[in-house]
Amino acid sequence: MPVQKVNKEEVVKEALKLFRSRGYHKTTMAEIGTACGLLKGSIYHYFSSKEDLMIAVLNYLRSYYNEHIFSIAYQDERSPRARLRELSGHSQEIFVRGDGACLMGNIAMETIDVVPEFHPVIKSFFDDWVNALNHIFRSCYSPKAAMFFARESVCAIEGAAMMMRIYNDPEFIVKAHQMIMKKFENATKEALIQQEEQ
Amino acid sequence: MPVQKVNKEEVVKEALKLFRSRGYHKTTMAEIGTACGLLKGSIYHYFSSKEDLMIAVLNYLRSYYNEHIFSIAYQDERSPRARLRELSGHSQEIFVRGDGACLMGNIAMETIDVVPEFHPVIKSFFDDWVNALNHIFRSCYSPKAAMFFARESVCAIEGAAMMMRIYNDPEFIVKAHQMIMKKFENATKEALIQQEEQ
Amino acid sequence: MPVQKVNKEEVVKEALKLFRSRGYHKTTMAEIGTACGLLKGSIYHYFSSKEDLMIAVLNYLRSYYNEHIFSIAYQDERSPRARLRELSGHSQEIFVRGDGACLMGNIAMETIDVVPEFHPVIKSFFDDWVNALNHIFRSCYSPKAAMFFARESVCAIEGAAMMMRIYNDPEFIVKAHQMIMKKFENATKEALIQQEEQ
Amino acid sequence: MPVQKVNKEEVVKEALKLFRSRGYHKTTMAEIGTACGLLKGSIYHYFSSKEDLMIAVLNYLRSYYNEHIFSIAYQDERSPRARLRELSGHSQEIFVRGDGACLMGNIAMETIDVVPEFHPVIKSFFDDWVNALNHIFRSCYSPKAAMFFARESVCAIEGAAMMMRIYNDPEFIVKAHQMIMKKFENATKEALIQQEEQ
DNA sequence: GATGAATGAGACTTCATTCAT
DNA sequence: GATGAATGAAGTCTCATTCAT
Repeated sequence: MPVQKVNKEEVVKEALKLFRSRGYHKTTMAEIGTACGLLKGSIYHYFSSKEDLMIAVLNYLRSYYNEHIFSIAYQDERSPRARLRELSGHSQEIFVRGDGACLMGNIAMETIDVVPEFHPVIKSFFDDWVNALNHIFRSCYSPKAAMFFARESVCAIEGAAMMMRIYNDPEFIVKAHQMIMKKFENATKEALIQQEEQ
Repeated sequence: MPVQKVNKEEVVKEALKLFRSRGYHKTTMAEIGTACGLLKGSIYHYFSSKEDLMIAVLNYLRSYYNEHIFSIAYQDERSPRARLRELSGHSQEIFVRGDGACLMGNIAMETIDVVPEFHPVIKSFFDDWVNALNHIFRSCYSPKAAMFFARESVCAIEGAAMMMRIYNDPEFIVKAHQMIMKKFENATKEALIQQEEQ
Repeated sequence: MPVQKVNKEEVVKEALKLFRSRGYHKTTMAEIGTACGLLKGSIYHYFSSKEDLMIAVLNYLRSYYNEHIFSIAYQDERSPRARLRELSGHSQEIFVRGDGACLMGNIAMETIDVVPEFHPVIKSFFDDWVNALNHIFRSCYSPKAAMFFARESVCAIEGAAMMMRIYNDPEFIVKAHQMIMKKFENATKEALIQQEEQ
Repeated sequence: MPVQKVNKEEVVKEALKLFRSRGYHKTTMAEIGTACGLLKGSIYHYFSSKEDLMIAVLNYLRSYYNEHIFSIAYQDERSPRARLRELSGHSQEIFVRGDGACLMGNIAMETIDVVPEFHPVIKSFFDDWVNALNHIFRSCYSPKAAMFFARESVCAIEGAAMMMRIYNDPEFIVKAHQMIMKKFENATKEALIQQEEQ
């Protein structure tokens, strides 16, 4: 029966959902199989191991974010404010929609000391994120301050994602994004004033 | 050999360490046993199940924080600033020392959809934390703003704890605490100015 | 090695033997596995739990009896006496051959207060048995008497099965069946006489 | 704390109840301990092992029956009928009251191939029972027939005990005893007639 | 490409038993 | 006499993984 039922990306997407809500260790290959309409053994046609699959999931997520979200930061023809606004909007939506879970953050916490193989991908993802924000923030911050604020923003969102899950309240995510936006706008104003004064 | 080798609290403490660094699912009863100098089966003399043990660990942590950290917030004879400073100091130290992990946050993320029994304890812990900060912040914020800032602070710290782990860099935690402290001091100053103006 | 080594029915049959001679609790999944040429874990490919397997065994036995033994009672074209004789013959043979054990009775006694899930299947089996005898006995007994005698017969055989095991003497089973046969023949004669007298 | 909390017989009695309803393997030393107000380890002051305890239970039951029930059969100054009636009455009551379980029969079935140590006691118990009935039945049966009827009676009662448990209906036990009584009375009448005829 | 049977390591848990106190 | 801490063997069950078909 050589008909192909699924492709790699479908498996990755189903696995993503499961890993996000059930965690890495609690998600079984059988569950992933079922979600794809496959038997667990069949997943090994696409991925050599559960770890391998998880890395694919992590990379998929990283690519997705880079293409669809972080890339916004580099559209230098648009105003920094507009870029941040759009980026925030997407980010917010994804966090709230996605079962309120940040797979990267969760998997990081669950596996960092236990499956070191995941570490580089996770780190790269957060690098990309911080760099994207940093790129925007440089428009009105000093390089040092921009990097500082970029990191702080990621912390705020990740912390909010956690609290959202614990309190089952998306407001956390919304407010974290609002806070970043407002802070940036204030900084922009101040930068303008300073420029004028000069 | 029937002489007592450990007591409940020792088991809890060893388990805490392991759960913190290896996560709930990857920590085995055998590992916990070994860490205590017991056989895995012997732990069941103290706790009826792994879940039961984890709940004890979570409660231990909650009690510890309430007694030693959050209680500082309620020492109303001291200035709010002094209280926040001390609370921050302890918090920072614990986060940095403790393998850089916040067990509550990690376990929350790993088990929230998968072991609902842990949820109430975790929630209570964060309630306690938010309430403690809220109590301090009320000295210079409106009730609504105080609560908002309390929540934001917890988010910031938890997010920083995550980033610290990913980047293996305690600076995240330090800066998160600094940020909270500075923000609070600014707010205090403003509140004073407003009072004078009246 | 992934080629099929056994099928569900073979597992059931091996398990039946073991449960019969060692009882439910003393029979381990490892023993059942070994008897089938499988590892203990592999049985879970076919049955979700030991209980599930036992229920399959019980149902298998019930089906077997219904198809091969109790069905004889309903061959209404044959004389009641012939049917009872054949049914008795089979019953006797099975009880004597089968390690001298009646799995249904044994499991009933061992698990009735402890694994209530088995109860319905066991009850159904005895219902089927009593009904089969009842159907034959109606030819020469009043409905009430037929049911009474049917129950009494099952009691007699089950009691005999127990004694056979305790005394390691198949004679108990043989005599129990003889007793039933003789009683039935007497009743038939009396019924004939009564008919003639009318 | 050298005060004695229980004595051997109390342990035996509590164990009897538990073994009767939960079976040998499913009854744990901890349960027996709890039922006596002891800890499981303390039972080993009285009995060297679970097996040892069970044998004590079995012997206790045998003694009890011999003293209080079977002994009735040998009160030769009373009429056989009166003796059988009283014996039946006691037997019935015990079976119906005692959770509808015959410990001897149940344990026999559960352990006969698995704990051979119990076998002799169980056999002796049934010997005693059969002999008691046999002693009464000799008054109107030939030696051979008396023994036959004695065995048949025990089978009938044990089978009824099983069915009572399965159907949760004490009527089985009642009717089994009635049947024996009636059969005996008929035989007595016939014996009298034969004697007169001679 | 997909199946499903099988593996084997290892997880949690139970429990009879021992023994210093 | 009783405790309770500890043992260790064994039990049920899970699951990632393999592989012939």
